[in-house]
Amino acid sequence: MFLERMQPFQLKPVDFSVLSVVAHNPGITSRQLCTALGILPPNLVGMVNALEKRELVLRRPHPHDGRAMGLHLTPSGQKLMRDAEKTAAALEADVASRLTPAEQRTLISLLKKVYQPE
Amino acid sequence: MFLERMQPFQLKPVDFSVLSVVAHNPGITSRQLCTALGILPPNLVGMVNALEKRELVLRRPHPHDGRAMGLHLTPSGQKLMRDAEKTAAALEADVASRLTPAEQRTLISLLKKVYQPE
DNA sequence: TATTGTTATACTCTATAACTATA
DNA sequence: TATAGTTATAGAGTATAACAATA
Repeated sequence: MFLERMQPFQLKPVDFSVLSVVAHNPGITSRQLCTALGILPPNLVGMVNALEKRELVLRRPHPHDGRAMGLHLTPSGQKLMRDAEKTAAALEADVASRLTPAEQRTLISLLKKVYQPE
Repeated sequence: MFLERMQPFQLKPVDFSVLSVVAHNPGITSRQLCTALGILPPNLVGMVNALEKRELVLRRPHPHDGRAMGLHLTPSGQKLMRDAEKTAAALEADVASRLTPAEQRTLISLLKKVYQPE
């Protein structure tokens, strides 16, 4: 369902995540982004390159660290993400509405109870 | 957790699934196995080759269809799967025991209610 | 003509080693 | 010396096309 709803934006899940984290953390470095998303640095390079080619993000030199690059959304990237995040929120609301608020709380509580990694 | 518990048997999840389906459906053809597991035929070949090299499964000509091969577990494959399935059942019981039977029923019911693919 | 098993192949995802430039 | 970003590369996982043997 997420794939379908993101098709108008031509965003894969990982692209959405990258753009969303950058949108809410402008100037974040590649390293920090990798840590936040559980992506390895070599695998992020190509994604950012592609998003940069689409003029959705841009790399700017980091103000305090000459080695690092700060990531930012372009104006068109910001516009795209406003719409994409609205769509994602609508999807979540659609799915959540299948349960009453009480059921939602029960489900989350039971899932937390079963999910205890050893 | 499944990966860890299957390590003594050197079985990846897909290997466990293949061996389990063959164990309970001796003589099943590659096509049927692919349909059952959602695997594409070209991608099953290598898995069965590897399991055959480990002498866990064997391909025998199909009795009624000269094109097809019937898949069977070897004696050592049967022994391995008896232990592996016991281990898998124990894991499932361990996780299930984190909820009371009533909670288990509630969780399954709520999950069924949210999971309605569009 | 259609199907089974197979080969070859390509594309994606993920992972590690090593380089460069800065710290 | 350690770290950030990058390159090259290797290994899984997954997908399609095409072929030989058989139906």
